[in-house]
Amino acid sequence: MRFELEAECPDTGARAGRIHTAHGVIETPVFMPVGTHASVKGVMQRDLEMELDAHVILANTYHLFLRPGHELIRQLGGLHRFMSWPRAILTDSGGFQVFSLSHLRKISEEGVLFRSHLDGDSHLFTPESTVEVQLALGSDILMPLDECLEYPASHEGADRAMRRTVRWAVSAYRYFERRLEETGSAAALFPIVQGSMFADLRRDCASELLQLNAAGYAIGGLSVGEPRSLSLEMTEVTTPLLPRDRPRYVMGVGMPEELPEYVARGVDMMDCVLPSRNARNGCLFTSAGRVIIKQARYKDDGAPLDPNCGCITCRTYSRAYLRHLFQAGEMLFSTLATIHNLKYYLDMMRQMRQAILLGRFRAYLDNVRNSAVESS
RNA sequence: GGACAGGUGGCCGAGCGGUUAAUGGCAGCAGACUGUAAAUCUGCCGCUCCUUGCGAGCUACGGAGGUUCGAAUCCUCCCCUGUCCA
Repeated sequence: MRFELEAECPDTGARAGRIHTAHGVIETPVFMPVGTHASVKGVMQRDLEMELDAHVILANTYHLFLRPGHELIRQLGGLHRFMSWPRAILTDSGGFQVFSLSHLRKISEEGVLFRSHLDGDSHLFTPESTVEVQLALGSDILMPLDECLEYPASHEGADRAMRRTVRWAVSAYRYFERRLEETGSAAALFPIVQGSMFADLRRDCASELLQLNAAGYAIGGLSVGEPRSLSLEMTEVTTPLLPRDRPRYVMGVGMPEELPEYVARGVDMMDCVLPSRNARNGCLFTSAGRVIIKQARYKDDGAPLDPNCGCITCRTYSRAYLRHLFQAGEMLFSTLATIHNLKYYLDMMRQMRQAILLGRFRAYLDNVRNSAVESS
């Protein structure tokens, strides 16, 4: 994997670049749709590629390990082949499940003992085993097992968790490098900066992880219930410490209006469940703000969801029809809504990338900030 | 004509003497969702009023009477619906 930095905004931290992977080029800044179970819910790979032009999607180690099993996927030629997705895949390690399934796991120095949410079976995830699972999947960008802490956390607790995350990252990275030599794979592993909402811990963590000289770095442990301003603050503290010539990935963010803020702070990659999950729940993001499609006001609204959007949903269907599909519980709604929301996110990222390349990101940022103030 | 069964808030459907303006579900209305245990979850959902409070008043379980301190719940008559028999 190779990162090519194409342009930097002179006034903000924003950058444009290209990540070269074995499964194509990822133009950054990039938003990565989440496809936990080897599927972006409701959207066919064909549409992900042709309609949305997503360059990279996420999948999840914990979930695919449990079902259908990484050995099965390995045997069937890897995840790309298994799910018929020719472009890049980033796999999360299961670190987020340490947070989201906290009642089903026990952490030790060795790793995380999960009790499967499917059948109750116990499975120990170690730094090495999670790398091995991700290699079996054939992921392009792997994430090391980390401890994603809940909010709020004490400084002491956050420090302890962060130190452990660093030790795990070192173990994972060593194992990863050894296996790369054996397999000749072109994959990358991005260590994850933790430290909860404490700037000093974030800094300590970053400086520890820099010693690994990894191909890219992630900022994790955000979007766990903290105020949004804190997530941005922690990002702002961390990105300047990360190598300029490597991609930076903030995990699990964010709301549409926050994406430019992360980019302005030097973030190249983001992923979030919001556009897809909210779509299924009837919350659509548009250039005029949120549309809660089930509201009675859209009952006889013959206009497109977002007149400024070129997605197939907006080109083809009315708000009234979308509302009807939602109310009727039709599965087509999820597909149309998810395509729209993802298109909205991806278009926004493409606009930012263009703005950066053209040296106009500052103006872009001022513009979105102003319209956010107006609409609030 | 006869025998059963039944009529409950927009709909379905519990309740069968008293914390019942009435369990549930659906529909309706509104909100949430951030490295996905989510096509999920939460709130409101008879009317009116205000000092918006586990507030006050009113109207409600087919209709009319009755029994009772108290009735959606028990009794009588009537109306209506379904099934079966003639």
